[in-house]
Amino acid sequence: MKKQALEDRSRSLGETVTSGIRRLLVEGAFAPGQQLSEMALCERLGVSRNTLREAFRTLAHEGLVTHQPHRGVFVTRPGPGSIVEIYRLRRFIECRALSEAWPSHPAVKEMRAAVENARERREQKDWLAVGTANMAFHGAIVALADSPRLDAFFSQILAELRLAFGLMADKEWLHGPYVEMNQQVLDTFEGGDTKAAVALLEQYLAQSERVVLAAWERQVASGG
Amino acid sequence: MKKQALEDRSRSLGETVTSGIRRLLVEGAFAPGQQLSEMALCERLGVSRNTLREAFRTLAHEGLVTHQPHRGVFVTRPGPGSIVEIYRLRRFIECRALSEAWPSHPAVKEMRAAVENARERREQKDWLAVGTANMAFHGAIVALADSPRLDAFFSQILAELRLAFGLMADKEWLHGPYVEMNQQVLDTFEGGDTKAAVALLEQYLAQSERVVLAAWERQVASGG
DNA sequence: TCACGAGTATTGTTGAACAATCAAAGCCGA
DNA sequence: TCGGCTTTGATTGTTCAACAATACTCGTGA
Repeated sequence: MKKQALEDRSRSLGETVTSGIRRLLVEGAFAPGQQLSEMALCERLGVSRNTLREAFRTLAHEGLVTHQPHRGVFVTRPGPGSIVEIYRLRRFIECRALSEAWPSHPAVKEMRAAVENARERREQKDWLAVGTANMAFHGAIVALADSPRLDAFFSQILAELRLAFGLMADKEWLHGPYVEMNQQVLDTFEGGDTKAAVALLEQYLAQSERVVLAAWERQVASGG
Repeated sequence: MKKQALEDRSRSLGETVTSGIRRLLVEGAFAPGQQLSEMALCERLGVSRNTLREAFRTLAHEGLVTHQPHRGVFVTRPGPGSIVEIYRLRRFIECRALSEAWPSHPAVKEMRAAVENARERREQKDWLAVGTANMAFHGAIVALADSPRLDAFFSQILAELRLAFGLMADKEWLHGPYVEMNQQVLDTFEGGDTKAAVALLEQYLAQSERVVLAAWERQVASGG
C-alpha cells in the first residue's frame, strides 16, 4: 500500500522514522522504562517491522533506548550513575572546548542566536523549546572545537540527558534560570576573559547536575 | 531460574554480524572506498538481507562505512580532513584524560598490559596485533577518565583511524616505533611527572599524525 | 505457598515480492 | 563525432508473511 508522500526523497524512510522516534523520546512522549512494542509502533507510524527495527538499532546505539534480547526495546531510564557521568563528560568536553576557542569562531554567532531564541521562548513560556535552545547553546560551545565527530557525540549525550529531564515535573525551574546563566557565560567570553567564562560554565554545570540529581531522588521517593 | 549461556543467547545474530564485519574492516580485509554489496555479503556471511542491513546501520553510525541512499554502502575512505580531525580529537581527549588521571587508577594496569602485549607481538613480527595492542594502550588512557560513554566513542574513533592505517603498506614502520614511545609515556606517568607524560603523549600523537598524513599523500600520488 | 508445565504473546530471522532509484548501454538527431 | 534522450538491467528500499526461538502468563497439583 502506498503511504502518504514522503517529505524528503533524499532521506530514506528508515532515517525519517529514526528522527521521528528520537524527537518523541527527547520531548518526553514516552515514559522512561516504558517498553516500545514493535507491532504497536509499526501500526502507529505506518511502517513495517523491519524498517522499525533498523530505527531501533540506531537509537539503541545512541543510548536513547535499551535493547534486551528477546524481550524488546525500552526507553532508557537514566540512573544517577548516568547523570553523574554525563555531567562529568560535559565538563570534560565543554570546558576544554570553550577554553581553547578562537574568539571570533563562527560558532559564537550560534551561541548568541541560541540565547536569543531561548529568551523569546521563555516569554511564551514554552519551556520545552527553552530547553531545546539551551541545549543548542551548549552544542555551539562544543562546535568551537571544530570537530563534527565530537559534535555528533555530544548531541547524543545531550539527548540522553533530556531523557532524564523528562523525569522532572517543573520544566520552568529546569530550563528557565539557565537562559541568564548562558547569557553571562557568553558575555564574559566575548568580553575576552576566557578563563572566567570557563569558570562560570563549570559552576553552572555543577549546579544543573545537582538540580537533576535532586529531581531524580524525588522521583524515586514518590514511587518511580 | 534457568541458566543461560550468555555468549550465545545474549548476542543476537545481527550483533554477531556487526562485530564480524567490523573486524574485517579494521583488519583491512576490504579496500577503502569499496562497495559492500548486500547480496554478495549476504551469501558470504550466510544471513538474510534484513539482518545484514541492520548491521550496516550500526556500522554507518560508527562511521566505518558510508551509506549513500539508493547506491549502497561503501567502506569509508578517510581523507586528510578526517585524519586531521581524528588526531585533533585524540589530543583533545587523551591528553586531558591523562592529565587529570588519578595515579593509581585501575586503568593504569591495562596500560601496562597493553605495552607488554605489544612488545611480545613485535617479537613475532605480528604487526597487526602490535597495532591492536597500541590502540588498547590509548584506549586505556581514555579509560582513566572513568566514562564508559567516552570509551565507546573513542574506540569508534580509533576504529575509523585504522581504516586510514589500511592505506599504508609498511605496517612495521606504522606500529613498531610506538611500542617504545608508549612505554616511555607510561614510565613518565608512573614516575609521578604527569605534566611531562602529557607532553610526551602530545608529541607522539603529532608525529603519528604526520606519518599517516604522509602515507595518505603517497597513496594518492601512486594512483589512488 | 510453591514448583512445574502448557499455552500465548513477542521478538528473531528468513525468503520472496514489488517499488524506487541509479548506472550504463543503446538510440537518435544535429 | 558528439551530446542528449530513452531504455534496460541491476541494486537498493520497503513490505509482507511465515516460522523459529524465547520470555511471560496462568492454571494445575502437591
